[in-house]
Amino acid sequence: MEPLDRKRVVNEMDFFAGDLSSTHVNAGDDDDHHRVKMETEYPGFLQDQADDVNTGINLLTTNTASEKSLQKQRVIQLADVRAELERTNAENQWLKLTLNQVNNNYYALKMHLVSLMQRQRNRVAESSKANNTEMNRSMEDKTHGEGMVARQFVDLGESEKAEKDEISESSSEERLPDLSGSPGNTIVESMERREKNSTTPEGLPQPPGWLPNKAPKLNTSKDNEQAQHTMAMIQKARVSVRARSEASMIADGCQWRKYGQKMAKGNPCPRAYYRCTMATGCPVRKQLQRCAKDQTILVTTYEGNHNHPLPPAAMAMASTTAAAASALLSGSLPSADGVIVPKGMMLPCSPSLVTLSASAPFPTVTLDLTHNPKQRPLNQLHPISPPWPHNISGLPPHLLGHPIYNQSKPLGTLLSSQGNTELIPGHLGQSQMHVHPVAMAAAITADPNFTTVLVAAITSIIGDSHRDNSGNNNSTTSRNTGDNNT
DNA sequence: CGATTTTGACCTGCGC
DNA sequence: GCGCAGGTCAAAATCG
Repeated sequence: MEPLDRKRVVNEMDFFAGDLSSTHVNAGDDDDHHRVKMETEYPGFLQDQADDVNTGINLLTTNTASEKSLQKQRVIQLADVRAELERTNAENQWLKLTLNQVNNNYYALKMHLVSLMQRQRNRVAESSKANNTEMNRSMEDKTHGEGMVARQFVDLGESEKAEKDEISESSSEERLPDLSGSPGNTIVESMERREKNSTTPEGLPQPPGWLPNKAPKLNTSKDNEQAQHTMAMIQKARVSVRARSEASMIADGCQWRKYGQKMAKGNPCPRAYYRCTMATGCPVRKQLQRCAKDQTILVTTYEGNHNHPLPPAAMAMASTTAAAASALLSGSLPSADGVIVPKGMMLPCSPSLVTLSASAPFPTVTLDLTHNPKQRPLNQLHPISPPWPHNISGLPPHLLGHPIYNQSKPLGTLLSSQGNTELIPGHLGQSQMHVHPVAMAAAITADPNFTTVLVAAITSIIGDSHRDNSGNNNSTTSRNTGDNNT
């Protein structure tokens, strides 16, 4: 065998079984850690290493003449290997970052594509509608309105500039997200950056991430207002979770601050309003209310998107709401038509577990966790165990907890034009819309993460629902206040 | 004393 | 235009 091969073998001996040689350089915990990691990533690695060591032992016992110089070379070689290992680790980290970035860019492009497709659909619908009803309407106004929905996915907070540029619709630069630079150049972050730069109607700076419910209206055209309204709908899509709990609040991992309480019509229990306080300006809010018919059921309704990293516990809920809202709004559905049908959508895995409500005022998806889990063990809903605390939904990190920003399908195609539906899932009115089981199955197929996330969330919630959130010792109980008390 | 909750007032959208 | 209901604000009260 060539000397180089011997050196490699001895070096690996040292690397793998550092105490075999009296001259080995500290293998240390790092090497142990490395070997464990390598065995984890490449099963059989340790066996291969052991084979190499045995080979090396044989070589050493048969040839020890140049051992001194060999030991010197081993030290050098070991240093080289370690340097190489560090370089590989660094490269690995870089590759991971790159992968994340590619993921981010992929989702940004995907959303952009969907928004463009929707624009096209809107354009067709608008032109046919215009032909029938408003022949004398100015072409400029029409053109202005058509592109707003798609544009606002990208240019939220830049409406004035958008108005000026709207005519030049063919300019792709203004709508394509900047994918060229630093990680996270996504539509989401683009929107968030622009929010930071945006101002209130009074000219005051907006808190980062804050999406005011009272969006300033564009008074340029009716279409603009409609687009604004649509965008507001998208931003206000809700995910409602029903769970039996004696606790005043389900622990969802986030910190909340109560900012209001009202008596809701038809329910003796007050509705409490909470705002996420994990980051300044986080727009996420939630409502807590007990079901009127069964006050052991606590209904938690989430609205908005976190603008900050979430702890694993919070990511559970956030990802669930993200996936659920995604199923509602973009639906993971191939077509805007025929997805949500007037009757009967439930998750095929568990009757009444998930209800999609696309009714006014805001689209809501309800996760009903009040059914007896013994009838259908949660872990049978999906063969894959919840992958927490890792990327539980399979969504890029920036999407976690951002159920709304990622919705590309304008709600105009999903929203019912009629009626008001109570936010409380138990009281969903006639205008509640369901998705056909087949359609939902298609949705699940298209978005398999949804089921996984849902199961994980349910597991989490069931575990948490019976213990009070010590950090959220808010009471929604005895005092019924507000100017709407009747 | 700062953070949080309470609670009456106010704002907005919607239906009539 | 008016009233109702949902949602939010913000000062006062309370808590730790």
